Amino acid sequence: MAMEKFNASEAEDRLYKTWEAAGCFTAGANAKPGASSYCIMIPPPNVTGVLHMGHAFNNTLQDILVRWHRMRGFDTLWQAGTDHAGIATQMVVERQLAETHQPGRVELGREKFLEKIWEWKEHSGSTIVNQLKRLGASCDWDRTAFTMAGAQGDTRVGHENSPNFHDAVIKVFVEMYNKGLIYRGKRLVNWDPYFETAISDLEVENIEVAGHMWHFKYPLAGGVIYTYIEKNEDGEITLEEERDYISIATTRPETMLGDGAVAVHPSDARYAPIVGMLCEIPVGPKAQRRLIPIIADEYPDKDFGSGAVKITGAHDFNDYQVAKRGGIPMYNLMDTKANLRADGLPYVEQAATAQRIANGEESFDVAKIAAMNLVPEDYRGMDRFEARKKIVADITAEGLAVMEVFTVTDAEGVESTNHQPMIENKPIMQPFGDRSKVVIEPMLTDQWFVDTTKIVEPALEAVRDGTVKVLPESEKKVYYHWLENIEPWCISRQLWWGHQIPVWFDASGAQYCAVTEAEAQKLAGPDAVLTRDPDVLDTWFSSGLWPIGTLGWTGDAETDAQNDMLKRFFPTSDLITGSDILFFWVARMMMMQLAVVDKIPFNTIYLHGLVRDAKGKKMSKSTGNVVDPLEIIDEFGADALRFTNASMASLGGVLKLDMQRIAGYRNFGTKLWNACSFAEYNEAFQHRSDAMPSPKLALNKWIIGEVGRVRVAVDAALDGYRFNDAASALYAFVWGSVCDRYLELSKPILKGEHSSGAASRLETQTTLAWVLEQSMTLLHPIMPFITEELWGITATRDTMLVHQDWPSYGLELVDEAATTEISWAIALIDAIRSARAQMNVPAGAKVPLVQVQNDAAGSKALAANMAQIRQMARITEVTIAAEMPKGAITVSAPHATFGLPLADIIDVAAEKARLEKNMGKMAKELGGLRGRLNNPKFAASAPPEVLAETQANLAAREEEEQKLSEALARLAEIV
RNA sequence: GGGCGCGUAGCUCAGCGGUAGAGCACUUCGUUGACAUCGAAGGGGUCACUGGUUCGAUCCCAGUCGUGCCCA
Repeated sequence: MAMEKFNASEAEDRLYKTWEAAGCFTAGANAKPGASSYCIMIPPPNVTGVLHMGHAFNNTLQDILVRWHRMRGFDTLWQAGTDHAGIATQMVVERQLAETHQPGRVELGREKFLEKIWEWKEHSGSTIVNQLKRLGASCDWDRTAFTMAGAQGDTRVGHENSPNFHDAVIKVFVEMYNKGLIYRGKRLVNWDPYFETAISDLEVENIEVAGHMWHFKYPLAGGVIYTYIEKNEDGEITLEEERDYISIATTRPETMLGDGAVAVHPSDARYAPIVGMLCEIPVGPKAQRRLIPIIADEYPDKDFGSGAVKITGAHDFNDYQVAKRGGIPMYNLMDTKANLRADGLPYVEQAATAQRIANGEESFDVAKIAAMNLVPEDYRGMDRFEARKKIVADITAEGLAVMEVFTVTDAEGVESTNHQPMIENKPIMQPFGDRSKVVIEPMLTDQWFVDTTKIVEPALEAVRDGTVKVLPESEKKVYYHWLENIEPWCISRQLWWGHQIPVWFDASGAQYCAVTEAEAQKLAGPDAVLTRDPDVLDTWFSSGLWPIGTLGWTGDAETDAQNDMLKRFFPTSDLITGSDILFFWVARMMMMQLAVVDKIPFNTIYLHGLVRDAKGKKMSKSTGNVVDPLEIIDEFGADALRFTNASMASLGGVLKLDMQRIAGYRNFGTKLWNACSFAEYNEAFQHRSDAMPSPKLALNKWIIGEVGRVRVAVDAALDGYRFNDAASALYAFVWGSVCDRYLELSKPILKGEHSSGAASRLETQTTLAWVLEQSMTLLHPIMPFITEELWGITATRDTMLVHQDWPSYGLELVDEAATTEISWAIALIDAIRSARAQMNVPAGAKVPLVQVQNDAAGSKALAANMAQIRQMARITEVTIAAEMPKGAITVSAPHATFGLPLADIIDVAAEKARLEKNMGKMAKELGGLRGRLNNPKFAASAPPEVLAETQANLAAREEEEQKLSEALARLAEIV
């Protein structure tokens, strides 16, 4: 009775529920007494997340490691959870409010809006968790942590067992603040005008877009005239003219209003005469145009544009540095939406103040400058790009744009010269928000920073000294490079969804950092009126604490000392994540854990690339090449997707997802299934035993040895995180060794056609069952569903496969004599099949075989495997002859020569061609081998085992060549 | 411009100092009681190029060309 077909979608759902209900994934499940612990923290997907191929790949690898360790009896925890994802979540909920015509965020106000988010989270926040289950992820879902757990308004739905993350985050902030590791300051940050918040430079995508470079004249103050001289490389003067202006090139004219200076390179002779003078910003009401200094700074590139750069410290990162160096005021021109400011005093007054500052008649500080609005009334409130157009038009109209001459030819062919503003079309790198997709504006704002230089060193040292391993090793360089050049980490976000910064200000602006408002009040004194900082912490600040936070760390020494989970699972074992978040997350976890608990967060970091489409293109909605892992699971089953992921996962490999490959691994699952069906049909599982069989037949001894080999190969591969090697070893073993060879060779025995009779049949049944059970076991971490299903239906068992003990046998199972015998038989079968096919012997035709020469081992192998050879090579009978019969074609096995007497059907030309082809191959190999052995230096320098191997090889090839030439000689006799 | 990586069979990729590998695709044959999501047999590669180190290089080193990613 054959088994029914495997119904993946039905079985996957059922099996997963069974595992979960039985608590198979609970921390410590299947742990042996006194076992070492093994822990992976899931890289928490965004609570807004939907499973994509990157998750599917990443979590497959984690699940393989986790299941493998669990089966080996480790005290295993795969920590589950999600990240609250500040911007993304706020965006999703805002969009939903808009779609359902509800009041928006601002209208609702902070508290009500947060309620809406918690509602949303309750309702939709578990999407990705449930999708991970379809993949087979064996996370401990009873420990689903959430990075906002415990924050105000927490409904505790979907993360009921999460430790209080909020308290831990706040505690860390306060501690770091008190240690002077966190400070507040006005700095230039990447500002997202859509979300109206600061974002990390890692959340900025620099994209090359078509841009323009405008050239404007900044007139010199007081009508000063100087001689402008340009020289070529040889020092010859190419241009000399009197100028009353300095020419500036810019891609962002709208920021001219905030210019604080014009900078030139100190070595630039062209401008040397005017450094230190003032020039006029050529925009705004003529009467109040500001004068700014011309300064010397290393930053300008003499060969770029005119060589003179306008310095707008508040709206450009390079200018910011120049302005800081030169004490140049940084005037902020824009509001939080990146429109030109409409607040503050009238332009006339502000410009006058600015002028006094530029003249050195009035002192200034950052706050005073920040409050000033230098946008003329005509431009106030304008969108930044509209303002750009207007400014360009205004300057051009006034004749202060640098003009270029060009020639036009009219309809009659008459040429005339004309003038137009000089605008270079050139590609520029423009920063975009990776979520909002709007142009990021560098903005001078008050933000909170982690002083990373103070905590970076231990994170670097841990990798440098090998305490933490990074795979692939090449990623270490990337890690070093980033951390060695680390910038202050801006941790404040102008959002509502997140951990609100635990700092209160009194009326004078003094800061009180404390875990609660009451404590802050205590610090400030009873009379102080406190206002809490409205900003929230960067999501990565909280996820930076993921390893300790998920395990319930509180920061209270006594409580933490009694925290069993923390003791068992921290530091964690492996971190598996995408290399794209090496800086975002991995490096920050390293810094934070070391700063907070002075321990590394994990021992090994395994990084992988992006999953791409079959052609290697990034998957993106706009390209339309996104592959949905759930659709793949629907079509091919989760196991096929998982096996594909494993086989793609070479260290540092590129991940190209090819549907044909997935289909191939689905077929592999079917192959295993059918092999079990065959075994079932042959009553193998009825004779199964938990003990390792001890058979007498070489065939059974041989396959047991192969099982030993593959177990060693799989463990070695997984131990080295070479998932692809584990997958291919198992594929080759199951399909090649078990199905193509062992099953075929066992058929005559199972049918009772073998000379050794019933005892052989029984031991073969037992061995077959054992081999397949080992296959299921070894495949389970990669293909958990189909293997668990087979495990369940082939026998009644004490434990599910998920908790089956991982085998520990190895190469001691290899029986050399049995291996030699079976290899010999296989070689003979292959040789006969090959000869038959090439001689066009009909596949169905049975032919006799003549043994011309054989040694003792070969004769034994032939006798012992006669039934198999006859069936698999389609042989009627084997006779012995002293000489090769006329018209027979030669077939060799190791140290043996056989003939297939095909006199009536032989095609002499075809046989000659076959033999000559083999001779050709042999000649090439012999040439190489003899060449090496004849080289005295080879014998002198090569290791002895290589020498011996080469000599043995030569002998074997020479024997083979001898047989071939004899065969050719005989063939010549026929003709 | 800087950094990192990659160029191996038609395609997708392993391998990495000692006789070139896999899967898919391709060709021919095959309804042999596990499996046509299959079986058998084949064809196909100066391992990008040029130098160097070595007894020996696809593998190590240098350079060139091509290509990808990250950061400016």
